[in-house]
Amino acid sequence: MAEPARAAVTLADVAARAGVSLNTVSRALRAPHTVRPQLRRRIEEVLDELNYVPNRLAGGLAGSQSGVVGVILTSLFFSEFAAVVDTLQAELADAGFNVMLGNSRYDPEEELRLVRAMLSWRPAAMALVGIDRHPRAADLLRASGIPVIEVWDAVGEAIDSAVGMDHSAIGAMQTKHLLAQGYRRPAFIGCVRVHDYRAHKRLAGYQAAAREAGLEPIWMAEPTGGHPDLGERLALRVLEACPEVDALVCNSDVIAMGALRGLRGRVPEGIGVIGFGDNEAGPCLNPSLTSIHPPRAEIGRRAAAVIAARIAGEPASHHLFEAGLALRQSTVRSARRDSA
Amino acid sequence: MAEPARAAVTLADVAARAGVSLNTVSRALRAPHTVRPQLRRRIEEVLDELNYVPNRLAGGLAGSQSGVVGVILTSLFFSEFAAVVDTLQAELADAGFNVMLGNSRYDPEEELRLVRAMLSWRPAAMALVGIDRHPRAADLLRASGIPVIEVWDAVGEAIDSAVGMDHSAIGAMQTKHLLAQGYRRPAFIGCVRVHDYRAHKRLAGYQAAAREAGLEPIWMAEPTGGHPDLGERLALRVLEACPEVDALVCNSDVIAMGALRGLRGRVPEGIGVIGFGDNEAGPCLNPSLTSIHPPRAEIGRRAAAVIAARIAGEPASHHLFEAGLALRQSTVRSARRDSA
DNA sequence: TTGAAAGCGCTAACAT
DNA sequence: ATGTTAGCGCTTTCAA
Repeated sequence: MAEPARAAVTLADVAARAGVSLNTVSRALRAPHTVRPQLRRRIEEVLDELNYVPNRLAGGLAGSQSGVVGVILTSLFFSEFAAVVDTLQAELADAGFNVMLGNSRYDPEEELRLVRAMLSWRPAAMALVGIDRHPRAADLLRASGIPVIEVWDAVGEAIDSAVGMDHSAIGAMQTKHLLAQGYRRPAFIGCVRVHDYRAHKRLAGYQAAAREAGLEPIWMAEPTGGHPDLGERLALRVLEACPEVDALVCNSDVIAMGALRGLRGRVPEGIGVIGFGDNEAGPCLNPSLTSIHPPRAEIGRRAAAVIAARIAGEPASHHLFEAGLALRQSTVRSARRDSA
Repeated sequence: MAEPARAAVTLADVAARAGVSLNTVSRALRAPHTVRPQLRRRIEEVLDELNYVPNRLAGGLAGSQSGVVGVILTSLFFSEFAAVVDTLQAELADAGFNVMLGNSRYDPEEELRLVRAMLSWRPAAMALVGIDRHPRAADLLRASGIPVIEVWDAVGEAIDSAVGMDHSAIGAMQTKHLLAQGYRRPAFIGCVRVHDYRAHKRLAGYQAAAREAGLEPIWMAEPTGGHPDLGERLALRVLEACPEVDALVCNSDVIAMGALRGLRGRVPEGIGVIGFGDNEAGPCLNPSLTSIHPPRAEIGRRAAAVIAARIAGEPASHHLFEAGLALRQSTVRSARRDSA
């Protein structure tokens, strides 16, 4: 310990000092109107004077009301769904919940560990990114009996409730946009991690859309390194390997940025590029980057609402959000780029 | 509740089923070597069969060992220090701690609320972004007796330990770099929130460096809206108001991106632009963006190490990290931009 | 090596 | 409106 760890002030201390019973103090805290105003004031004085900080371990244990919501992500920051979690956390905080955060780093085993760890805090609910997971983790979550909200991807077998998008539709949407813009041979590039099921679905969406258009899918993906450098490398490699390719479906804006850099001067006239995520840098690139815009704040807000509803006893629900197209220069052939 | 909320399995249930006493099970869990192997195996079977999930509320209450580390940020995602928190959280998780996360949104009152909320979970330690805070929050933290690690900004009066950078030195570094590159009249632009003390320090660093160079500081800042659009607007406004300005110290890369967009064709020959944060998009902009590179992973790692050390009883410590210069095209006059 | 008993600090009946 | 009494599920002595 840092300090001699002065014993924390307890309700009993406050009660003694205020000359009332322990649970009068407790009620003054949780249901102020049930305590005579004068007494309440006195108690509040002592509370303040003694710098009382409640012990929620004790409170939660006694009251079976932990007030924690566990949130498990597959990657923490710089990730596609960061802003979802931002909104989610803000809304939950406003509703009086504390968020306990975990990062599985796209590892199902780690996810299982995290689920165990979080459940041991007896959370009021759990939110997890993605809908495909370790069966053992799913079992544990189901068995816990608490509301489980799966976020970001809403297509699959939800444990309880889901709020998200159809990622395969997104891959198809990217592809179809390129074709509609007059490009003939789109290829898919990106970092597709083994357990990034959303990325797999977007790739599958690309493949389906390509086949539907009578094209043999062409894709080049690596399981690690979602940085612009990878985008640049993959873009150049795929074009070298398949010179007929004239458009790139990128699994993320970061990948697309790198592609744009590697293909400088050839986009959008020669080659079309579309990303996913609508990164804030997109409009500042040259050419600016066409992307898929996920309604992050809406998803986060809805997820928080569903969590609140489920905790309040309402039934499980499913919410599918549409992603939008952020149309910019990188997929518009006629568009003159800004003279840079 | 979602389900009839089947009562959770307790240690007593496991003990009964295994035909041993409650606390033998407890020891089998926490100190396996103190239980006869055969018995242990039997207990582990039952543990598994019953799908036992420990109750850390009870464990923490009884053992005064909560295993939680509270982390308070001033903004959650898309923020300069996101990767710091990423590393911090990963390292703490490896050390067996659960991270409870809060976001003060640059509001000291909210921060105070969060500090209270987190302390009520009796965390083993607290980490907070920044070193300047609500005096009442500082008092509470000090009074809690637990290790308190302040992260990202290491200049100021730390409550306990600090791991971060000198943000005023960063502002000066940005300014001096521009002057060294031959620009004569740098101005500062950016989003500077009322309670973003790091931003204020960087601005002060700019001002000091300008004065030191015999220049009257010129700056234009707004308290909200850290997006490229603001950067573009401020860049154009400051150049209109002060035509002698030939370089921009930007408070963030996102602001700088917008400036680059607004000033297309004039950077770097006419105007130099430097950002802060070394955003991954920087190298993909045209011209690519010179920035200040904060050693995020190192800071996060060190912060985690200090937390562990403090919990283990080692004394408080202070760690100042140097930021690096990520030199790119936007501040190199002679550099030919890529023909775009 | 195992078991029994006493709390941890609080909430939730129930009495008063 | 306030006080009393039992626990919540676990860890931690202490005894056996």
